[in-house]
Amino acid sequence: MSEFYTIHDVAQRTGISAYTLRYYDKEGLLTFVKRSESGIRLFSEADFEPLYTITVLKKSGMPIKEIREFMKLYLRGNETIHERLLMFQEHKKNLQKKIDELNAMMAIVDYKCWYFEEAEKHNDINYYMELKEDEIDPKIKDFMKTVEDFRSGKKAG
Amino acid sequence: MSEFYTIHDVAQRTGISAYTLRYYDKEGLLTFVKRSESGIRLFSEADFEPLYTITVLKKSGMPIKEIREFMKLYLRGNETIHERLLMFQEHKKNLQKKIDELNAMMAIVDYKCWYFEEAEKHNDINYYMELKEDEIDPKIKDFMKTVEDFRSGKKAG
DNA sequence: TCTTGACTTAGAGTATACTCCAACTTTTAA
DNA sequence: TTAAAAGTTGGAGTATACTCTAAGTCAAGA
Repeated sequence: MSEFYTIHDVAQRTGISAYTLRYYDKEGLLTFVKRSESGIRLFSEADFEPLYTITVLKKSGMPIKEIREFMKLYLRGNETIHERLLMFQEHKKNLQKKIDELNAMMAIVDYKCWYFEEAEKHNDINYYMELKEDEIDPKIKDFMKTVEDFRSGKKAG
Repeated sequence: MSEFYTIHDVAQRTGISAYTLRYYDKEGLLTFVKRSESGIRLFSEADFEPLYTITVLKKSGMPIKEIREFMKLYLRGNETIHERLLMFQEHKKNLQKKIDELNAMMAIVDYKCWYFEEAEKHNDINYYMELKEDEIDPKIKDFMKTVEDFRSGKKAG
């Protein structure tokens, strides 16, 4: 009963393939993993925490190069706490921006779903063109304005 | 004063580079764009709507191959309203999943920011180890449990 | 007419993140 | 002991989405 995990143990437990783990190592993300005398990776209990942190950074969109910079700081221990805090605060800002953008996209996708339902009722993708100005749903007018802003080169909307 | 836009007009207005627009065309996304007799792309006023829709699908994470399928349906007009509705509903589901995941990651990144602040105060990245069990903040225990679930191969958490 | 600049295409190059293979070594179990 | 299983590395291959270059065509003004 070894106190270490092999790369396949870790792969099976975490769902990260052994190929990917080796790739991460090659890219300098797994510098905390010990090796046996013959060079075999020995993952310890404690290694799962930084590995989990890597998956969180990964899933939240941080590129591998940046994760590597974080892992360099991690290795240096207490002297880099402040730098790591700053890195995470910066990452948090970026992540919030991304979430905000996706929520904005969701609003449009949601509108499109509604619109296709209306169009289906009328059996005409341009049914609103037959309507009088004041009969057109404001949602449609808003969308048309957004497209118009897009055409005229305005960022917002 | 032509009633058409050149590829560079469109590039400048939309912020999508001419290279990218040509790439999208090559990939079958811009089948709605007319051509002059000599083969020059003639973007019309009306083309900005499907182009905007492409950017929304793109920004919300739909791969180009899928956007192409949508554009094929778009070209066929009224007969594909229902299919397009189904496509958007499916995409909406995927997008919601992605937003949910990012929000979950945000919670962890947020915790990490808090933890680094605490660690900075104590000048020790493992300060909680010095504390008695009941002095450790529940947030830390929750995080440790999440890492433990990760190590033991449990999906959730 | 001719030059300049914008347009076209095919195809090569870049970046990111894997994913896999070949060749070899180490570990494990009959 | 020895064969299979599992580990290692370097490097090639894949997929996605651009990004750019080369070679050529087209359009508009001096």
